[in-house]
Order: sequence, then structure tokens, then C-alpha cells
Amino acid sequence: MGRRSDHSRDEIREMAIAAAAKQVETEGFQSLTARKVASEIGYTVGTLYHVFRNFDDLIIHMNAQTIDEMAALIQRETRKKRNPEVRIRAMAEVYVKYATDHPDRWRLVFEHQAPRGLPTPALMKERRDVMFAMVADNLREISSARIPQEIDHTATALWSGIHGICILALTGKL
Amino acid sequence: MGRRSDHSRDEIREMAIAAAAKQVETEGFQSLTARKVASEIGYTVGTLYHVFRNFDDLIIHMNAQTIDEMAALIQRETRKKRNPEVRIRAMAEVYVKYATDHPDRWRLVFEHQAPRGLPTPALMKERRDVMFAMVADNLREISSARIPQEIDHTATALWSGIHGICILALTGKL
DNA sequence: CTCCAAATTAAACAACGTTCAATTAATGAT
DNA sequence: ATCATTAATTGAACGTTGTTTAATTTGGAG
Repeated sequence: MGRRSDHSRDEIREMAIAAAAKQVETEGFQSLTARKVASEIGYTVGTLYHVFRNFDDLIIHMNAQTIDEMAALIQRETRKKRNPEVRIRAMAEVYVKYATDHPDRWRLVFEHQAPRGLPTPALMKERRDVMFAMVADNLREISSARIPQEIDHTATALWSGIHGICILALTGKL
Repeated sequence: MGRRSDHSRDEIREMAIAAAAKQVETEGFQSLTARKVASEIGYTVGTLYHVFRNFDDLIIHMNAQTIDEMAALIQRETRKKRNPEVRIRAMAEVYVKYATDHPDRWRLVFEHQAPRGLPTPALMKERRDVMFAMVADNLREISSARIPQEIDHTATALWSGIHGICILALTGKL
């Protein structure tokens, strides 16, 4: 078969990412396969490679979407609160809830290794910075006197702690 | 070739684990292969499967050794100190140092997923409990009044925080 | 209607984890 | 010393993986 144009390039990308996310969520990362994703969206592997540079590229985009979903959830749940301290607490709670609700997708965000040597894709660095900025912003409101650098340090420490608890909880130790 | 008895079963296991660890350390987990490990120790894949149940089994044993190494290092560096608070701080420092000195081996301990459904192998659960017990013991010395459950919670939170910082530091965000 | 360019496929590739029959060597008994 | 038994080791095979490529088929422009 040749050019079908049933779907645009971007549509296929989105379909593939959604199919991959579903597969990871229901069967785990180990069972994620290029051929499965392709056949799930009614195409062949070749088409996937026509739309993504390689399999890692698909995973990276899926991970970016995972973070975006989670960030949106946090934003939505946190906008209502007025007190910045309460807000930070709400952020942490949503974060933990998301991690435990979608453990495999969440773990994949941090466990996926780009092939050795290659730097962390920019797509990913941006997303992670957003997370920390959200915490830092609220910390600034609490203690406006502190220097920016210290705020960043505190934000990192706080969020890392919450993150660490998620990790260990999900990998077998509560 | 048939029975050579150049090495005992256990010797082959140890050689394989050492070769695998070296490979992970120098080339990353992605490049770890049953055939590479086998040829590195002068045997064939078949022999590996004669000595390990499967490839995951080899990884699990390698991870156990990684934790043992790290725990020994912590013990050695922590025995000298008298003050339990100083001791906990030293433990954290050694932990972070190990994680940054051997990032790939350390990450593998937490990122390796046993095939879906199977429980975390006992070999691993034991090792992780040891880590937490070491922290909890020192916390108990600091505040002997608290109830045991609270001590465990605090130990978990504290260690998770340090762990989280390691993770995020190693995966691209300092 | 024709031709071009883009999309899609099918088939091939090397490498992977895994299995297994066949072969080799050490051991215990005679 | 010889033989039979038993265990270790191999090599080749299997199915599946990510990836590449040549060949096809189609949509749209002129």
C-alpha cells in the first residue's frame, strides 16, 4: 500500500504515543514493542520509523507527555488554594497520587536511559525544570527574604525527598 | 568440549557477576549482554544458563553484590564516629559518593524490573531492609524516647530524601 | 490523464535471550 | 586399566527485538 493519508504525520505520532502509553500502563515497560505499537494503530513498523527517529524517540515523547499530564493535574489542583504552604502540600499529594496511580509510566520517565553518551534530550530537561520552578515559586512566597539560590536549593531538596519516597515506595519498600 | 572443571559452579557465578558489573560500569546497562559476559569469562552462553536461571537472575545477583559493597563501605566509614548524628551524616555522604562514583551500577539496583507480576526477589528485599535498619538504629540513639514506629517512619523519610537527591542528580537535574 | 513526490509496506538484517541435543571430560566401579 | 556413568560445555537453532531499505501504492499538481 502507498500513501493513504488517513492520518497526518502528527496524528500518527499522537496515536502512537497514546498506544505506547496504554501498553506501558497495562502490561509494563518490558512488553512495549515497536511492532505492537504499530499494529495497535493500524500501521507497520516502517511507518513508525517514518514518524519517529527511532524507538527511544517515541519513548522520550511519551515521557514528555506524561510529565505534561502530571503538571497539568498539579496546576489544576493547586490553583484553588490561596496559602502557598497549603499549595506546596497539595502539589506533593498530587505528585504522589499520580506516581502511584500510573507507576509504570511514571517510573519510565526517570528510568529511561538515552543511549550512552548522548545528552539528556532538551525535551526532558525543560519539563523537569518546570516542576522545580513550580515548587520554587511557592517557596519564594513563603519567605520572600531569602536569596534566590537558597530558594532553589530548598526546592530541590524538598522535591527530591518527595520523589525519593515515591521511588522507594514503588520499588518494593514502603 | 565437555566437562572441564577449570572452575567450580560458584567460581563461574562470581566471574560472571564481576564481568557483568565491569561491563555495566564501563559501557552502561544497555550494552550488557549474556553473550558478552560469557565470552568475557571464557565460556559460552549455555554455561551461563547452566549456572543462572536466566539473565534477570544474573542481574539480581549483581545488584545484591552492589548493595553489599556499598553497605560495607558505609559500615567502614561510619564505625569510627562516636556521635550518632555525625554517623548518620557520614552514612549519607558515603551513599551519595557511591552513587555518583558508580552511577550505572547504582541506578540498576533500583531500575531493574523483575518481569511483570513476579514479586521483588527476597535477595533484594533483605538488602534494602539492611540499609534502613542502619539509619533507624542511629536515629534510635539520638532520641530514645520515641516509639519504634515513628523511628522507622523518620528513617524512611530521611533516607528517601537522600535517595531522591541522588536519583535526580544522576538523571540530569542537580 | 500523467507524472511526481510522499507514504506505506514487506522483507531482510544483525543481535538479543533462551533452549536443547550432541559432545566431551572427569569420576567411580570393576 | 577399562568401562560406564554423570555432569559440564558447546554450537546451533528458535522466536523476537530494533532498524534499514527497496519496492510498491497512492494523492495531488500541471
